[in-house]
Amino acid sequence: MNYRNLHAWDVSATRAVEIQKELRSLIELTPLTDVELVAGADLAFPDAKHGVAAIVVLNISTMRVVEQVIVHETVNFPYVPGLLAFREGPVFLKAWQQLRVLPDVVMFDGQGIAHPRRLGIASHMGLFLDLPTIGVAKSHLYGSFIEPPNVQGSYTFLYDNNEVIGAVVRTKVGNKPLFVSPGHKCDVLSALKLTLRCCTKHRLPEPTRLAHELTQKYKHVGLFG
DNA sequence: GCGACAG
DNA sequence: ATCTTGTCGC
Repeated sequence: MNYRNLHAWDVSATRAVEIQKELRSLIELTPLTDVELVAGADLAFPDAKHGVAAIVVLNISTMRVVEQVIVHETVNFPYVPGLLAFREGPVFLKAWQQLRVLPDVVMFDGQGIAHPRRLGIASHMGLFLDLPTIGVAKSHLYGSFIEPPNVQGSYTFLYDNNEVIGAVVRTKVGNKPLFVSPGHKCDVLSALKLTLRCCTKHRLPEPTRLAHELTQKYKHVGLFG
């Protein structure tokens, strides 16, 4: 699977929804194995027409940064709940091209299969990259659940009728839980396990948290700094 | 018709 | 996401 064969980004919202329906069957929910390099991606928007994307790669054993890249690009697609990949995907992929190492899995700031059409940004990008991906959202989009206990590491499952599509995880006491769901080539438990392993001392997992940190600095320095 | 709605 | 100061809590 290569992203060049999937579709173009410059499409209407209606077409975007059709594309998601066409791609959902391609998602593979297989267990995650032999993970060493974990990447985290995040986006920021300095103004209405530009987006900044950062990717930070960590060695899961040492939790040290192996590589990080950051790029900026003009954005056209507006933010529409359910169509996040069409707004952030292009900038993310530009950053991805700058990466020298190949991560074993990528964590995104958004949903995986916990999406109306099972194609959150993590799932969509997973197909483009043909790599395992995980969606780690800071808030709810789709699925039913009960609030997990206010205890570090506790979690409940996210359901779509009787199907488990993700987990609601309390990574930090007193804070809102995270909505974790597999994107591609990963299953719910693998996504849950890796996410908890990356949440060392903050609510967000290190990969995504560090990428966000980078993106914010870059945004304040300016597009040319 | 009404409420929900990743970033 | 972004605009923004002080402020409550561990």
